[in-house]
Amino acid sequence: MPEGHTVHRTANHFRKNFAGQNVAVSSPQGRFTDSKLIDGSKLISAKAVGKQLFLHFEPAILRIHLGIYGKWQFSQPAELPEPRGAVRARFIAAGHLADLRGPTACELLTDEQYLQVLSRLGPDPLDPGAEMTKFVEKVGRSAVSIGQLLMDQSVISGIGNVYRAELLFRANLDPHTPGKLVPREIVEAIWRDAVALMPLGVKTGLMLTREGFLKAKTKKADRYYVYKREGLACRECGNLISIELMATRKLYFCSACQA
DNA sequence: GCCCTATGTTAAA
DNA sequence: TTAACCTAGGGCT
Repeated sequence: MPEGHTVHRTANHFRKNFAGQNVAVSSPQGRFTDSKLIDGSKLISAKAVGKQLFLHFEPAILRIHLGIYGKWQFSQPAELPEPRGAVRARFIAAGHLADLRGPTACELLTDEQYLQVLSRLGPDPLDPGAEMTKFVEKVGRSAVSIGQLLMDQSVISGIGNVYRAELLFRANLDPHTPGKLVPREIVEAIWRDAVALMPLGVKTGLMLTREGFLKAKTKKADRYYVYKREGLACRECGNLISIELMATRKLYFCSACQA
């Protein structure tokens, strides 16, 4: 379930339940061989930037990226269960267990490598210190469509296919518009909208993007304006929601509201 | 139980 | 542009 909000939730969980403690780290599946290098060491801090999770252990920094399959399973078992399935990495501290399956990346970084990864990431709307202007200026210089730019982690980090579709709908903006042709105030409005919406995702674990449904535990089918609603009537104008491929990813939009 | 799909990214062609 | 990664949930039979 990986867009930025999920990763920030995970960072919060590690910060609360694992940070400051010595953590047993293993790789039941065996593919994370470097687990030995941090096994039993102290977790200094946990931090999310966009969709990347960084666990700062004393000897090295662990970078985890869930990709499209990766999943976390957190629990507080009375007795330690046998790993089920392919558990890439297992973390244990003070009664808390975290099992990681199917990540794209689970690797140790030096400080230098860590900074290099960070340098390739655009501002994260969930980072209170993020600089909106970096996002606005990159979009303003680019001939690439705004739909693709929102998915480019070096332009803005943490946005995925769901937030992209919903943010563009909420901005009444055609996803095909080249970045440089989107009025600056609209680009700024998209940023501010992400800053407003994504913390709700961190809080609830759900991507809540519809006015009036921001608090309610809405059924999944009702939750979105356009995402996965192709062929259904637009909630605002009744026009049928469109779907097309944009750079290998499915793009959902209302061709009337987002003209 | 089987088939399809997925909130993603990278490397090779 | 395409393939690979490689897990789980949902819809269907």
